[in-house]
Amino acid sequence: MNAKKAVERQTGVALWRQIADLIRLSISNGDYDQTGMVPPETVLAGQFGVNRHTVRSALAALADEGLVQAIQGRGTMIQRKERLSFPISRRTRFSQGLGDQARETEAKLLAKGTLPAAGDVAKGLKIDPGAPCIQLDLVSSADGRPVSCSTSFFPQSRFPAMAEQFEQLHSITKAFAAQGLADYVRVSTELVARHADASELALLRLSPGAIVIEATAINADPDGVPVQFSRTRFAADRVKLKIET
Amino acid sequence: MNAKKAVERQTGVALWRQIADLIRLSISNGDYDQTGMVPPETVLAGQFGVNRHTVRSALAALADEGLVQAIQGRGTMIQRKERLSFPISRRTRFSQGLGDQARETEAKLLAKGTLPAAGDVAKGLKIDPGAPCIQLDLVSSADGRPVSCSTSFFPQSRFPAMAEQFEQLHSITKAFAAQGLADYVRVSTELVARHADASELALLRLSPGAIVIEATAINADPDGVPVQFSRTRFAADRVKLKIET
DNA sequence: TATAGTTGTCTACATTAATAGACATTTCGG
DNA sequence: CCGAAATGTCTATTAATGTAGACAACTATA
Repeated sequence: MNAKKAVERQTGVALWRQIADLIRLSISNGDYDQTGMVPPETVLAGQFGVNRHTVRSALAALADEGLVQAIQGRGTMIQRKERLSFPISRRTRFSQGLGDQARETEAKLLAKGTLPAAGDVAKGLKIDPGAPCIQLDLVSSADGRPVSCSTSFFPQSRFPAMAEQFEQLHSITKAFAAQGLADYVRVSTELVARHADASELALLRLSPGAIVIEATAINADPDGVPVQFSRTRFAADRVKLKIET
Repeated sequence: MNAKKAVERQTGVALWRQIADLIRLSISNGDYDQTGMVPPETVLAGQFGVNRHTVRSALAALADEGLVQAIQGRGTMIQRKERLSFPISRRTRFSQGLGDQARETEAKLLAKGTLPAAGDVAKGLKIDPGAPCIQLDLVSSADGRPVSCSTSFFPQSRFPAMAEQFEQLHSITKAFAAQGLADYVRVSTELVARHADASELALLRLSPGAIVIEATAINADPDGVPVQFSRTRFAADRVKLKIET
């Protein structure tokens, strides 16, 4: 692994942020597992070729995320290093997939509504543009940390009580079951990565400049009829997507 | 699509870069397809709540990427908007997957070498740590634009001529075939998104601050024996990963 | 209890990013 | 041909980022 650490100037991304990203990556790679600590500020400053104060800004940002904690005289300890591994397969479900990686998972309803299907939604669900859809906006968390936020669309004609069922059952799988759909599979997933926008920063409690992975997915019933069109944004520094074929 | 455009200050990411990223996203989303032009600078400045000069910096960065071109008196024209859709399935291969999206694809060998397998490589290939591996570093391009750079490891005992075969055939699939492996399948893919490091910026000709999607994958022969461990970094703003299950 | 090694804090200054305004230049339509 | 609308260029100012150095405060260990 060469992966030479280097930062670039005049890029529109502050040095301290680039360095914070690189240190975060090193932590999640386990580079510092032997000591459980980040190297001393002076050493990091030397590695990156910047002033110690710049490194301190980077570490302050990571401390702010709760990833590290500095102790005067001792060093900067690593508090947390996990990335949740999130499986994507034909049977993708949020909570089951995480398994024992988190003690507690939660899906919180942010908004619900009924609206005519826009072009991409109608195409994904194979319904007429303008046909009524139920939209659910969720934030999913593991052990109290937001992992993803999603917007899902369901054809109203087939699942008229989707919003109400979800509110009671707190699970899309169960809400489907309550409306007579015992099983469903993932038929399509498209992934894109980009910087988080303001609403995502707030929902996922990200530090600004963070990256999200946007997964646009379609679930269908066993006969192949689409039942859900969703757009899920994952906090990129908290997850690893594991594709199972 | 609400996707409210908003930028944040004091985040370590310059406003002009955040705005450039948002405009790039709008372009690839087709938001400006009606006119084929980006909205006027004054309009964008109003939407984002920044000074016109800041918008100009963002547009200059996009012009530098060749994405737009400003013409005095007329406006800023969109030059290019595509994202390549890159399939990931059990039969993932680079050039076939792109199909007719690009007229020409190329895989260029950057470096080759033999080295003992590090921990993660050995684990992925199911060989003893320290056993000799052949490493190939590639950059793959479509129509002359770099799309991904990758580092692959192959067990030397089974594919001793991997590097030489690739140099002749310019294809990993063909190099496998030349060494008696007619078919192979993808058994594992893990995805992570992060900021590009300096070497990736150079290899992929990205503008600094850009995002890469890192796919760590294992290919195996029909009997399930791993034959290739690879880490591919995609230029996130040029690709969409389409997962086929 | 020294002492080396570490983080914390402070001051000063240079560079980059962003704002503000004015005006020139070019294009296009009435 | 004029004027509206758009980009191009310039100056000036403020805020954020990065560098540099010095020293205080704390921790662990010899």
